[in-house]
Amino acid sequence: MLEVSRIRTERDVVANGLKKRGWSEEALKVLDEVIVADDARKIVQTENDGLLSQRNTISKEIGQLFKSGQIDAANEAKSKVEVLKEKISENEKLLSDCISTINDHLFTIPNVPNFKVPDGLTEDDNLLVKDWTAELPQLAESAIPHWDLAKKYDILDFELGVKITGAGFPVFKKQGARLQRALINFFLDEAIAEGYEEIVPPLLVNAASAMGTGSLPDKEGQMYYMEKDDLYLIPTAEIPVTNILRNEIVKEDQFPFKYTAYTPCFRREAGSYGSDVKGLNRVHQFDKIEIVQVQHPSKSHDTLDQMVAYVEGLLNKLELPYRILRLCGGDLTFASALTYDFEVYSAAQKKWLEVSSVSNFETFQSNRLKLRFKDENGKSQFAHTLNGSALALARIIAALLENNQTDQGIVIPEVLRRYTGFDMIK
RNA sequence: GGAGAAUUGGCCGAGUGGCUUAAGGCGCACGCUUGGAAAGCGUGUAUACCUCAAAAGGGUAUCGAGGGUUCGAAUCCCUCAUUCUCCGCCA
Repeated sequence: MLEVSRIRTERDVVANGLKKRGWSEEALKVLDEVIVADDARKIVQTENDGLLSQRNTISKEIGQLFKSGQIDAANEAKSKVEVLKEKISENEKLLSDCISTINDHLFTIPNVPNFKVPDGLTEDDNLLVKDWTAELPQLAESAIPHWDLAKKYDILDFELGVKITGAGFPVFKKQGARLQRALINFFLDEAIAEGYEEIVPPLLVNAASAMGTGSLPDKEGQMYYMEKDDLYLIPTAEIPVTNILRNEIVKEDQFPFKYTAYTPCFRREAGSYGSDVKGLNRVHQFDKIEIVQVQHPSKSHDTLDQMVAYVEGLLNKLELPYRILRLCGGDLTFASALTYDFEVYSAAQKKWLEVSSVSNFETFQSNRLKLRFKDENGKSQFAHTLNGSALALARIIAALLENNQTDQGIVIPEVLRRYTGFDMIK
């Protein structure tokens, strides 16, 4: 979330940023409400700290008086404190009201978009920063979408998933299962070679962790929730991995922290429907390799560019047609300051599928996480957090199956063959 | 799942209601000392917020978390979390 101090000192920057996200002047009033509530908080706190100080002083005196046997004077002092205590408890109620007002407001305010974020409110306004200029795959007349290929080669079974669990939980089989495992290993090995530290995190997280990344309260309805244990199934490894550094003050020379993790991801996808959900295009459970970095604020945007280049390299190695979009203000997720989406062309569906989203959250997450570092002046500052999918499997598989289909079978990209152990799905 | 014990600063550890402004040690930083190092000596060494134009200074809170009792809580009470030991179950 945003810092109150930033809303105070850079109100115009914040306001203009929120306008980029489609906020009206009316909605922007919440910024002033935050400041008003914070002003009130300071007044109450200043007064209350004074009262607490008085109470502490008198209490010490009472101790002395009792020790020296001046019982009457001690009792008199006690009654003085009684009065103070009443005011203190009133003030504390006021103080906690102010703080919850401030927080309630702050939770509704998304991150301020970076200056590079293009104007616009819909996905049509996203900036195409890199288009696919080569020819798109030309498939034979007989080409079919991946859900039909799944049946033809018996590598992926949607109905079986329905039987075992429900819609959106596909079952991978035979060469399909091995392709899945090959991709996981390939992506992890690539990330490790790039200097990322491999993590195997918990797949269930507590509310504090989900709050830390901004997943709560924003995405409450999109996460599976275990009521009995008060835990959430992760929609992305971003949550457990970024929370490694929650409540930490790191040393400047430790930057950058680079983590990678393979995890299944669980998403309720409430409200999704239509042709977008067909096959592997949108499922409740999918596998993803995530990369996470924690970086010094002055370097985080270079880091973002590096992460984008890294993801691009993966798609090149897989020989998939892709394009890169810089998301516009309206399409940016709640916590992000700048996001690049990667889309892969799935030739039989003739569709671009989102396979990666690489974002810089600047201090939005670290403020919630209390993830700080000491700068050269010895002052605490919030670090910048970044993450990206590298990559999300389900849609990569959809594109691979469709684009690489031939009369002889589905061709496995060169780089994956040492992982799959076969070069063709037949 | 049941029973018991525990949780104090970066780490170890003392602390059963006021003499704690959390002892002492280790570590770390700086200084003195030294030809150089070690040892020794000295000084400093948490976080957040409030106050202050800023710095200095002052104030408040935090001893696993949250409540409570009390004039006053690391210390007493309640709830929860975590760790350890034993029992049960188990891949």
